[in-house]
Amino acid sequence: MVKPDGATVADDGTEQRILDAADAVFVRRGTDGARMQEIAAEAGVNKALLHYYYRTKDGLAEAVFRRVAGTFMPVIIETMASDLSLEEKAGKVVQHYLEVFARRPYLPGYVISEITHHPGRLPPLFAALAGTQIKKRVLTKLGQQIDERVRTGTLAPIAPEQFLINIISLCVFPFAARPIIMVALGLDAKGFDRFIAQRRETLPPFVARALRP
Amino acid sequence: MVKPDGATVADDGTEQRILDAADAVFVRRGTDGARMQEIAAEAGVNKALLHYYYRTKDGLAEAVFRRVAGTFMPVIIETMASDLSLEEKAGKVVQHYLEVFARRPYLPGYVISEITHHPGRLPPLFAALAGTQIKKRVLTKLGQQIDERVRTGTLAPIAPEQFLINIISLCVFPFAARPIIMVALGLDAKGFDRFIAQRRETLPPFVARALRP
DNA sequence: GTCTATATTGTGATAGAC
DNA sequence: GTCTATCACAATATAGAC
Repeated sequence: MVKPDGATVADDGTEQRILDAADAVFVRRGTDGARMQEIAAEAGVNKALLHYYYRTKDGLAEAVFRRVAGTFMPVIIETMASDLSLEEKAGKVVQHYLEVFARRPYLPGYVISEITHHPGRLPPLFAALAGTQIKKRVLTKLGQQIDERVRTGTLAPIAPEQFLINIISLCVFPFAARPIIMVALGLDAKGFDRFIAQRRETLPPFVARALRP
Repeated sequence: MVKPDGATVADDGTEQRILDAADAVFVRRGTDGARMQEIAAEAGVNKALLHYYYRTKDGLAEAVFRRVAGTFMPVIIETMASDLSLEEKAGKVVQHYLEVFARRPYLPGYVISEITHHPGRLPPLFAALAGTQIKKRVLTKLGQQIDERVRTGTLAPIAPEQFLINIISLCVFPFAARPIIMVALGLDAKGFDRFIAQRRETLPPFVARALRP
């Protein structure tokens, strides 16, 4: 397309298509295992174009990581800092994460791989996400709720950090370990989906029981 | 050293030193991010010697993965198939895994990265581990214990697979997510250790409460 | 903006001396 | 068994035409 002043503009979102392709390839191969050639092929463009838009492989990798992290970090923060009850928070996180990861089961494995082998990506991510006061917002809120409930005798005492990580662990880990779980339990893809569907039902009451005094 | 018949033998365990070095490098860089040169340097030998003992990078990577997996797979299998009570099993797994991973916190991240990006390593591992009947041994035993306890009204019903994965999730995930947890909660290495120490105390009762009817 | 062609470096792997 | 030297190719990145 040619604008009135003569400048050219991409008809379709080439930059976007490249990012989507990079997302797919980085997630399934890992950042270090991914090849720029494979990303170019998946996007239907030439290798050189990847560098035109993102300069380096690392730049592309960072763009992908930020976008991926942005799809699930805010949800847990907002949910945990909300006014919902502890049980409702657990239920909401379970429902949301199991739904999201059921569509993209390799996402947790990719994220863990990335933070383990490229931890340098984390500080800029958290800086861009909202400063480090998220921590205080979430833990303070959870701490208040816990204190109140313990005082009224409706909750077994638990540190806010432990509550938070317990919920996330129960939701995320099964996907991160999906390949080994499938082999160990003899499941195919459909069988794993059933395992997750069952989890959606059993996890909220499991947590609720653990919270009782 | 020269044996009576004239043949030479390594004084020290060179092959072992290489495997230890490969372990360290693969775990911190990931299999694809690791470089043979770095492994050689860490072992204090030449690159060529790596190929002499393990032929290819992939061969070395597989040897490392098998050894690593062998350090924690058997424990969970034997514990879960034992005659301990469900609560005792949870307690034993918590104690063992938190102890092992406290020493090598990057191990879970490495294993998840490896199974996500190189799932082909799993079938041979399980074949060498004891056939696939481990699955039956563990799940059958757990199923019997659960049925018995539900019948006597001392346990909230739960599928054996869910029980198993819940315990493992709560123990392993915090280490796999260690880098992000440290940034999110503002912890240094010492602070993370305290977080894990607290976990050692709070996890067994957390699980025990969740199991109550 | 998008392509082809190429520069340049990195990296797994082997040959061969000792 | 261990080393030095080197091969062969893969992979990121850039130059320059269109």
